[in-house]
Amino acid sequence: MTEVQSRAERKEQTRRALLDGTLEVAGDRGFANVSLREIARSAGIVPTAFYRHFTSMDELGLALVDDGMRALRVALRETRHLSAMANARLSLEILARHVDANRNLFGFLYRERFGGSTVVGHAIEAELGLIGRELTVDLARTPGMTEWRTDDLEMVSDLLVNSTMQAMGAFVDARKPGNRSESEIISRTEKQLRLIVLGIAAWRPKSD
Amino acid sequence: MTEVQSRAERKEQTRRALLDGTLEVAGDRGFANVSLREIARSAGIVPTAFYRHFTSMDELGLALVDDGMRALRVALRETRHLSAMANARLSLEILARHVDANRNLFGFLYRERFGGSTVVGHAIEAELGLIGRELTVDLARTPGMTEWRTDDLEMVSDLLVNSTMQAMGAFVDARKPGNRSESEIISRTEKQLRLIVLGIAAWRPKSD
DNA sequence: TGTACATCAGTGAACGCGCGTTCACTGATGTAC
DNA sequence: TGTACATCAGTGAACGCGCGTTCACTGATGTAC
Repeated sequence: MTEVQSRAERKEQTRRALLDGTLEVAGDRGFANVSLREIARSAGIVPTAFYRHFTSMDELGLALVDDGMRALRVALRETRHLSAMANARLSLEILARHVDANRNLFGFLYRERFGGSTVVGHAIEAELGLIGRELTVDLARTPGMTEWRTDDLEMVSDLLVNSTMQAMGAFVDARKPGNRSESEIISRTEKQLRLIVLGIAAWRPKSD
Repeated sequence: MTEVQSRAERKEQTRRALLDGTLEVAGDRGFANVSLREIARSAGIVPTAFYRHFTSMDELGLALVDDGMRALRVALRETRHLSAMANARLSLEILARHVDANRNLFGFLYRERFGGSTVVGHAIEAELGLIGRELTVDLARTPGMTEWRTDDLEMVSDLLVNSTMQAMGAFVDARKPGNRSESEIISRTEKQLRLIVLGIAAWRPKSD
């Protein structure tokens, strides 16, 4: 098998190796504790060649946030499609499947959201803010909520985004011994979502 | 004013300076990015004197987790006292006041829970697990929930602990420009808790 | 109360190490004619 | 198709720096008699 690759293809391959190597190492120690030399080594290049791909570790980190949020959006789009049918369990199973397929990437989002790197953390927060606002718009169109006040919609959106992120984080670590299994996480989160839906049904706005 | 201090008192003072200096610096960059030499400098001692107080930065980190969880328990004890009277708003105001008084310490707990340091993060998770189990016991005694299944109680406890931690984290950053203010956080979280309580009232266990 | 000794928080020199970044380079791949 | 030149991913030496940790020490505080 004689693979002939263009220069651009080889470069892209190295770039991916840098990103994947970072995800690998950051999974154990956090992005803040990963050095440029270390991940250059993991990608099989000399430290100085790193700069052919990124101007700094921060830039690489932002590229990972980009990848991660893209993957998260894909996952959420699929689940929202289903939760419109009020099938929370199936939605969670699909989220779990996406996490399985990209464990390191979703783990990166979950950990680095509050982790050591300010730049990366803020980028993740900003993206989650956007997702929250999109969800608010969706909720406003949901039967039974069309008359809700905006701040009440935002309150629910916030609760749902954070519950989802929490479930995502639990899925990431589900493989580790001593932690709750994937099915336990699904059961619990499904109940939490059901409880929130009951709360929504009973909600009466207060004027405050 | 001629303060005469015992050797032990002076040592304790230096220890506190090390802990406080770490909280200060970790607030900007995260605990994982703080060096031993740096915090020794901030405490006005030579790097080697650090070892008179802690055997490593990890040990210092665990001491901070200890301090932080103690402060959090004090705050929660006070709020639980009140939330028994279903006054969520007042409880949140009290939590906000505690966060104000120890911003760096609560910030440390919030950030380092998932932050770079494995040792510190796991210690925080373990302590939160204990708090969650205590809350589960409390809930089991709550009127209207005495007949609930254990896993349903745990599900609610989990939801409440995470909502509280989320509010705490928001309080920590409330001073920063562009973020929601303390009163906005209180309003939103109070609504979320009210929604959860409505959900609890409407809850009917499913056999699954 | 005075003296002799023990304790121990903090000092300062020294170490080897991995770090990020600079620079001039190499040589294979790509392009223009 | 062949040649001459341009591009550019990766190389390797070198730099200065802050790091954690060792070690023998100092001198003020504490204790026993």
